[in-house]
Amino acid sequence: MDRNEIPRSSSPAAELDRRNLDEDVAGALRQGILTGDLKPGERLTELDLAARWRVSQGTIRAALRTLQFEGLVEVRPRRGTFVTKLDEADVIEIYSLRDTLESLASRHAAERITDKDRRTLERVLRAMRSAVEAGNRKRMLELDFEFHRTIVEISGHKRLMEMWSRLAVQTRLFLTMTDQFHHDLDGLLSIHEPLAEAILAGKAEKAFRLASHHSQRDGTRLAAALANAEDKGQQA
Amino acid sequence: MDRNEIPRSSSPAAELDRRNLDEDVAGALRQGILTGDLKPGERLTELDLAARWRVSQGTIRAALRTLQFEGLVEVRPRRGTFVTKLDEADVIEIYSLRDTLESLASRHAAERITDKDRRTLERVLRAMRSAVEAGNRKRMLELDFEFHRTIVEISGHKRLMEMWSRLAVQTRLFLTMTDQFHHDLDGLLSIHEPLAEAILAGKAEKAFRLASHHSQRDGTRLAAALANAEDKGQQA
DNA sequence: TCAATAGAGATTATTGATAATTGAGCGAGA
DNA sequence: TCTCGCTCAATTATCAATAATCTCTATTGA
Repeated sequence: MDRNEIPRSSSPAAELDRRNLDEDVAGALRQGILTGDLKPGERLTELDLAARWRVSQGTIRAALRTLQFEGLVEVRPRRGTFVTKLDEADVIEIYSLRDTLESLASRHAAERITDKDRRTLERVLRAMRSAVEAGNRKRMLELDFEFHRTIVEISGHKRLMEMWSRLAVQTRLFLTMTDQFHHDLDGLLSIHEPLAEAILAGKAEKAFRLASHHSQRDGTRLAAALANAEDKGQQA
Repeated sequence: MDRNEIPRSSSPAAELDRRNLDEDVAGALRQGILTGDLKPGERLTELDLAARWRVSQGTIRAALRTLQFEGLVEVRPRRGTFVTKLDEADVIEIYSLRDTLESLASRHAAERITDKDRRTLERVLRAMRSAVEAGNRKRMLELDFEFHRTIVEISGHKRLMEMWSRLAVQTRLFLTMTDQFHHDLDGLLSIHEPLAEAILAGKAEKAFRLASHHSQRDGTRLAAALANAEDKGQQA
């Protein structure tokens, strides 16, 4: 009843080491939030969490701080820490930023792509095709993230990578909130393929252009879905 | 000899309150880094800082964590915390991102600017003109930041604001490192004025276009300056 | 002379305890 | 009955102490 709420691996604090304890706790908490164990708006009491993971308050605090910067929790001084609750405006913010960052990443990626990178990108693309063929929506969702993460990685832009990652985590958060998946699998592929092609061919400006407004469509759709979910929540 | 190194206000921990202690310490440290009191590469020892500000190690730790996420210090687990040292590649990263974010901000700002915003932006622009007239480079530097911050604020995009702020702080960091100012004051004005005009007129796409590659030029110039400074550093 | 290594000193990581702050609940007075 | 202010329990903020780990130096052996 105590240990039972612990996500992830076996022992609480004993062998989670070989790197910082607070990072492990942050990882576990992140997992908890993204799987929906910890619900948006839920209060996270430091001493409770400390007891649950058999770790001190200070360690929990450091972990929460990490999640704060990732945008997964909100820390209100002397009030407490709460799991972030995203609304429609947040979703629009996130998608507009992702669009912008992914455009920049696509251009840079096209400019500096290597043969090794080409193989990686092509592998992801092949996986997407087979996911579409299999009609596997959940897998396609993962691959969508992986596709873009790959592009950002190829761009070799550290700060861009960092910012994009934060947005990706937040995207996952509201996908969890709304339980949304992609609808039109074929359409999704027909959007990703030309972009990949441009990057593979090193056509920077074309890649940039294709990546702009790439996710915007999803963003507005998902914002609507979220608004819908909020309405339902109010009714319930 | 102890208190003497304390930047900012009067008493160390006594009346710095009415909000979180670690934020105050973070502010003081940030100031120290941006004024060059704490030099890039310098090691920041937690207990030293704790003694200097008469606060505990934990408070210092929280402050350092904040600065870490701002990119002003690098935390290496179990090694220590060091003031960030930017190289040429970092400068290029920062400027390319600022360009991208500022373009997005400009478009959003043009779309949702209000009369109150217009007055604010015009006020900044007037201040820039008089700074140019007076040939005041330092003031012009500040106003350059303020100009862009204003645009980002007008855009009303919280996440964009957050990311932009981080980059602005990092920009200040290497301006401190290299002691660079703007050279061509008139040229600077002739770049900012059309952008302001487009935003004021609500011409979103034009604003977007003008903001793209706005700072790129500065970026490459400053990267070169930094490379130069590095060479000199090696020679010395 | 050089490489490996043991040990000392310094520094971070983690903890448990204490202080300060908040918000809720209760009761008195209008 | 409603509002204001007070007290108390819960929770965060801060501190001081201990444990774990790293770095540097000096010694040893080849």
